[in-house]
Amino acid sequence: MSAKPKITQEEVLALLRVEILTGGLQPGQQIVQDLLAEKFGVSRVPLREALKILEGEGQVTHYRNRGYFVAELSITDLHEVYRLRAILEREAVTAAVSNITDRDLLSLADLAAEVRKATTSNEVLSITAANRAFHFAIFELSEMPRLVRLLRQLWDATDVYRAVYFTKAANRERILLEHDEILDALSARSVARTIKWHDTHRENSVASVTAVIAG
Amino acid sequence: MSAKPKITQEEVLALLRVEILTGGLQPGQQIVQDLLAEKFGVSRVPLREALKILEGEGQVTHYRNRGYFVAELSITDLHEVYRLRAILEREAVTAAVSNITDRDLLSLADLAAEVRKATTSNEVLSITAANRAFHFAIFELSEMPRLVRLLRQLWDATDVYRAVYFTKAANRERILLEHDEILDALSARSVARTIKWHDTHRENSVASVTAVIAG
DNA sequence: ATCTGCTAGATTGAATCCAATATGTACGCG
DNA sequence: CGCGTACATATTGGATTCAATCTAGCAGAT
Repeated sequence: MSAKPKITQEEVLALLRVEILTGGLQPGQQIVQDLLAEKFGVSRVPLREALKILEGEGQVTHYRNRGYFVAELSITDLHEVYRLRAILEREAVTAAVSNITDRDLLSLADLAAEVRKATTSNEVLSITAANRAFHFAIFELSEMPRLVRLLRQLWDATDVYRAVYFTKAANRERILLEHDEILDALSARSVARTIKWHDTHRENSVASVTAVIAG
Repeated sequence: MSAKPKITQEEVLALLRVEILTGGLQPGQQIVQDLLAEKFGVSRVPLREALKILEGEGQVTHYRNRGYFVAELSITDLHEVYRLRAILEREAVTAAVSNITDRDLLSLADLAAEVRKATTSNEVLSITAANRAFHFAIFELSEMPRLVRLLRQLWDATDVYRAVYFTKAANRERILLEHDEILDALSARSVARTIKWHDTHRENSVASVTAVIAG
């Protein structure tokens, strides 16, 4: 750190997310505010506000006078998240299909290409980011902001574990194919096929992530 | 305020909710931190942490360096909330029916009685509280904590407007009947009927609330 | 007369400081 | 020797203080 490059709570929040995602903060671990605050070069106040946001998302849990802990995800938790995702994503893509324009399809193709490029880079962080961008671009087409918000929370909850999913080359291959299928289904304006491929996409993911947690 | 009766951020949060619910803070209004902090008898720090939670729930919105504003709900927003509630509550009650025990039915009956008692008291605040307790006791039976959390957020978003619903005596009468029907359907372990009555319950509510917002 | 630019006040955002609570260890007692 | 209790330390929670940003009002120029 050289000087003060203008740090704010939002950046602290972003830093925290990365820290959790990359395993710098592991599930179940206590978050010692002093240490993190110093590490980020800020005081504890903006850190705590960022933690409050994560608490709302269920990413961390707060115990009174005992502090914040990185949330752990049990197997049953995980299945609940994916079940809820299934329900809500079906709703989202259904609405998306009825709204989608040719212009949207083009930009989605771009985003899919970004994912492809990211997979070659081998950086897990950029792969997850690109993947998220692609899927949420679709969800956004539903024009249901609350729905998208809920989905974001559900995705966040499993981000830590899902990141592992992308470390396997075979999985990276597969999602590229599945993205193509999704694009295809969207172009055809087929709700059924779009839902179907989203479902398989998720099922592949949940299987891997379950293995991660169990192991 | 006499002395320091041990105030904390959670209590501040509760106070804020009441303030929003009762119209002390109206939709669209800016929240001046200094004023509220003094009103509650606390400093701005716990107030802001409470506001961060409400922001996560979408109850207030935050603009950088400009502060917090009570969220406004458009008609389309409202319909989205109720659509999402419909989807998620169906899921919740379906799971609830398969888990429910006779013991649960008894305590639900108690809660329904609480609602009945509250309606006679004519205090809108206690009616909404009792009503919530009843419905969420059912949702909790799903044993899907994430789902319950999402539902809580959705309920929170419309609490302000729904409170008006209870001011009309006719509505108060109706929800008591509907609660009985729901209890009946649950006793019979009938998923279909339970869902059906939840749906009508919501539809009556959304109609009223729409009128409130429009008017 | 209206619009632009500047200054003053108000309000938010972050850092520092102080109080309260929890954890861990050592000591004493049964 | 084991258990409970009391004290010491570390960590969180809240209050106060300081800095940065935004809003509003006024002056002056076009």
